[in-house]
Amino acid sequence: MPELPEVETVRAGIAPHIEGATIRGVEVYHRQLRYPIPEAIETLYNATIEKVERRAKYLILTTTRGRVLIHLGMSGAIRILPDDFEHKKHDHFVLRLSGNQALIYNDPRRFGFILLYGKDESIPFLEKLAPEPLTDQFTAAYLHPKLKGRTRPIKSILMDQAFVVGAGNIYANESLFMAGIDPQRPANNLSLEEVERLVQEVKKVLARAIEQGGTTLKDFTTPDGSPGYFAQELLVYGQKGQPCPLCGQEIERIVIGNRATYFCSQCQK
DNA sequence: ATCTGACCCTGTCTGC
DNA sequence: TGCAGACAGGGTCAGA
Repeated sequence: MPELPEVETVRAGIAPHIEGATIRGVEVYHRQLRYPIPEAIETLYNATIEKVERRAKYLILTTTRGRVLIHLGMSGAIRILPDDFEHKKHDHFVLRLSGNQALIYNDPRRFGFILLYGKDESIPFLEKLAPEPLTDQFTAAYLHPKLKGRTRPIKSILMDQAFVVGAGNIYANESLFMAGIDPQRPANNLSLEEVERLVQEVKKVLARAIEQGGTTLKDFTTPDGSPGYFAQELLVYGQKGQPCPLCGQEIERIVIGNRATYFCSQCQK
């Protein structure tokens, strides 16, 4: 489910409700996510949530008793509800908060995870990440040299969090279409000018998707339960057999790195 | 060092 | 209607 725009939508949705709240209860209903929820998570009892941040596709809750790292995986979702909320299937983790609120982590496929780190402890998951795409650090001058010697398809590079952060399968497909670049191209044969185009389109696509509250394909909802509206603007993702919005040729579906890849062979060279 | 493919798990949809 | 198989927004790891 969640790529950068969806995670950012979640962050923006939950932050105003839980920043400043105190944790009055920690409930684990299914510990076994991608990594087990640590037993020490219970030490958050009586901690206060100071801030909610996002880095790449990770959420970081900084509390007075350590930092909670949350990754939503493919199907993770967070909702903030009144204390007497109705439990749903796959609600694995609940924080009871002051103000009669609850933060609920739901994840059918359990590819996500929740881990706990000390205030000054380093978080290995965050250390090898590339720059945020929506900052000035993500430029062609940064990316182009990194592609030297890389023969992998450019689409695999776009989805590799060591090169660019936050673009998953949907936005990698859309960005490559917007930039007019064939997703199968070996990364090292993109010209500087092409990388410049790609960088700009990645920024535009992600920024636009954040404005729209992310992409709801089937089950993604913002924390208040409303869908993201970017799905209506998808030009190639999931459009196999449909006419290309630019030239009318059929959108093709191929597989790159085990992931569905949609593109127009006429417009993307 | 780099790249590919298998794998983690559940739900939904398609075609027989 | 039932069932098998394909597929799904992510990331890690072993092996080539």
